[in-house]
Amino acid sequence: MTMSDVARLAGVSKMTVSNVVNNRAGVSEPVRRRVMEAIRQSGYRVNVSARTLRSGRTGVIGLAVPDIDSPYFGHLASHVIDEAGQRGFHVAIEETGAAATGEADAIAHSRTLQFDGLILSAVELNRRDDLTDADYPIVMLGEQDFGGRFDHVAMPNEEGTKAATAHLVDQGCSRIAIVTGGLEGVNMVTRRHEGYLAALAERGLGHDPALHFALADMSMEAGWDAAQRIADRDRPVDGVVAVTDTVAQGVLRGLADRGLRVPDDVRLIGFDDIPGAKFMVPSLSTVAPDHGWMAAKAVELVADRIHTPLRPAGQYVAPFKLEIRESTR
Amino acid sequence: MTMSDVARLAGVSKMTVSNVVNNRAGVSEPVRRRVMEAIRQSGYRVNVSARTLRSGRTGVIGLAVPDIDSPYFGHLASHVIDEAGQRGFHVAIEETGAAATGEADAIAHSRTLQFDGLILSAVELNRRDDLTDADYPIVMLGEQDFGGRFDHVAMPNEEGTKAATAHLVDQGCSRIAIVTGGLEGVNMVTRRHEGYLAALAERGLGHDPALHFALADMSMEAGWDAAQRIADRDRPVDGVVAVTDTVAQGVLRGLADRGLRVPDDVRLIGFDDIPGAKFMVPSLSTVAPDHGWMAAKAVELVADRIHTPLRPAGQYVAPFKLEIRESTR
DNA sequence: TTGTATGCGTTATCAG
DNA sequence: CTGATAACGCATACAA
Repeated sequence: MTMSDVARLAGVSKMTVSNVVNNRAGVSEPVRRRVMEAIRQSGYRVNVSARTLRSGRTGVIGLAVPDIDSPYFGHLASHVIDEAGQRGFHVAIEETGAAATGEADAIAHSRTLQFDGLILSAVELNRRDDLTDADYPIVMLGEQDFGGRFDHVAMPNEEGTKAATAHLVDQGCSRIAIVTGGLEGVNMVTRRHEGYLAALAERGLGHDPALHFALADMSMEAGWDAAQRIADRDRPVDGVVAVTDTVAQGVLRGLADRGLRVPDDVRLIGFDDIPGAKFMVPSLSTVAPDHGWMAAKAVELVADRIHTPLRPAGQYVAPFKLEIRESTR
Repeated sequence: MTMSDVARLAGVSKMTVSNVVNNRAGVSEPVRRRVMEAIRQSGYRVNVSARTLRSGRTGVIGLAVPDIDSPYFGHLASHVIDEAGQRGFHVAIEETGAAATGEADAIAHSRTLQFDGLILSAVELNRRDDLTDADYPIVMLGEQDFGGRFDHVAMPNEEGTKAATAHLVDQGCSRIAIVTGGLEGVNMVTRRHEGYLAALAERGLGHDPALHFALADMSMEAGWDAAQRIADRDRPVDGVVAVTDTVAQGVLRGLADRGLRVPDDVRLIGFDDIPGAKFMVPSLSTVAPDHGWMAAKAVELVADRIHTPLRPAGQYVAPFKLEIRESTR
């Protein structure tokens, strides 16, 4: 069922059908009706591939995340789909598996599949990697630092973690652990660690490297494991800053398994404000970045760059607020 | 940068380039090397739209879910992406918003965007709806009943809920509430309710309609709300079957807010085994369907139907097991 | 206001 | 084993 078929059915040329389909001016009302009727009867649909081949645009933007099977990225993806939809874009989601190769592949795929642009939530790729695709509309979302080469919508990593840590101090905590990843490079983990250190310094508390608990990955399992190590310590900890809410959920469970009560024995604060945070027992205090704002900004930036390829890269940081809940009361 | 350019660079015809790109037999080794080198130098990529226009296949399958911002569908989507990737398909995710219109739109979109097939996790569309697209490869995933018109990979709704309810009885519960949706039609809610009734009957317990707590939607908020109504009752409840783990999480939190202890005062069991279930406090007992199996089956069915359009529709039910955790100990 | 010719980049077919 | 040619379905430019 092609435009030609519809044209024959309506007794017009296929160009007229094209004009009707694309709502172009210059078609008389009676002809338009006849064509619409022919379309309805025949069940005709435009062939997007043919249109794309001609126009060079697919109307699809890619969204590459480490893992949609995680509340945070699921939540973010949901916002991105919304925003993109409002601008007439479809979203294709790609999983990178939190690996630099997966992230590089996502860029290659995105071009191969001819997405109009890509929103990449990179956690491994960084400025040292050889990214030669800076001409293609890519927006970096999240944590990594690319030295200003790409549009970048960042999380309030330092500011947020600093506020979280300061909050723990203000609640009376003095031996505050941080549960996070390794400290190489410039990324989410190190940025958040900086915020932690800054708050301790500002509040006049010393910093004890033994209170840095490293994770194998950003999972609940890893958080649980860190909680075991925390509970094993001789000198108790009275506050924990978890690098994400997902990790915090594992910590919460791990502490419960060791009979440590939150917040009575240990106060705990996370980062992200995932949907489940306020339903945990106890409910989880957390740094709540404005996910809707991030998604909107990212989509706006890709859309904008598709239209204006040479605009200089923009750097943005999402606003946040501290959600104080039971885990730090 | 097109095939013709590469062909000129390599001193061959574009057909030969096509043959190399598609790993087709019948290209001599020296020519193949020359072409590969030309591709490398020029940074050529195939134009997927052109290929699609010619071949009629996009290599993309759509996955329509109510909401990826939910642990269950995020988890499922992750599995589907994996499985599809292994078969050389890309996945485009669409959100339906748990509405019949959204679900119908997803089908239309899927065809317009020329996906090779669609996996539709329908929660509202049902057999009475006018679905004229049965010729296009659609696999229904989940709950709704379509009277055998589509390939269907179902959850073990009745069997699972029956086992869950029986387990509560075996743990000594006698006044068991069910927290779920309204009881119209044949869908996840009613199927699971049937399982609940079947277990009560089998165990010789009466059924009290007052113990049916209806939800506005399948959210944690709604679960929390149901828990308030449960706590408000004069005659206490000693067991709760929640229609999903997400709802159960809300119930758990709602009971905690009312000072009811799980499992001491009330035992609670969910459905789905979302990633967070075993990290809740207390950890959540649940019906654990084999998500990997479901995803694999669904992808297999679409792939198969793309190849064999006229095969009769198949009906499958996912295997499950009961995960017994603290909430029902 | 409507129609005709042409080409987008690829692949199927068939000839060399 | 390699190449020429003709589609795939649509939209641009221009003619009528």
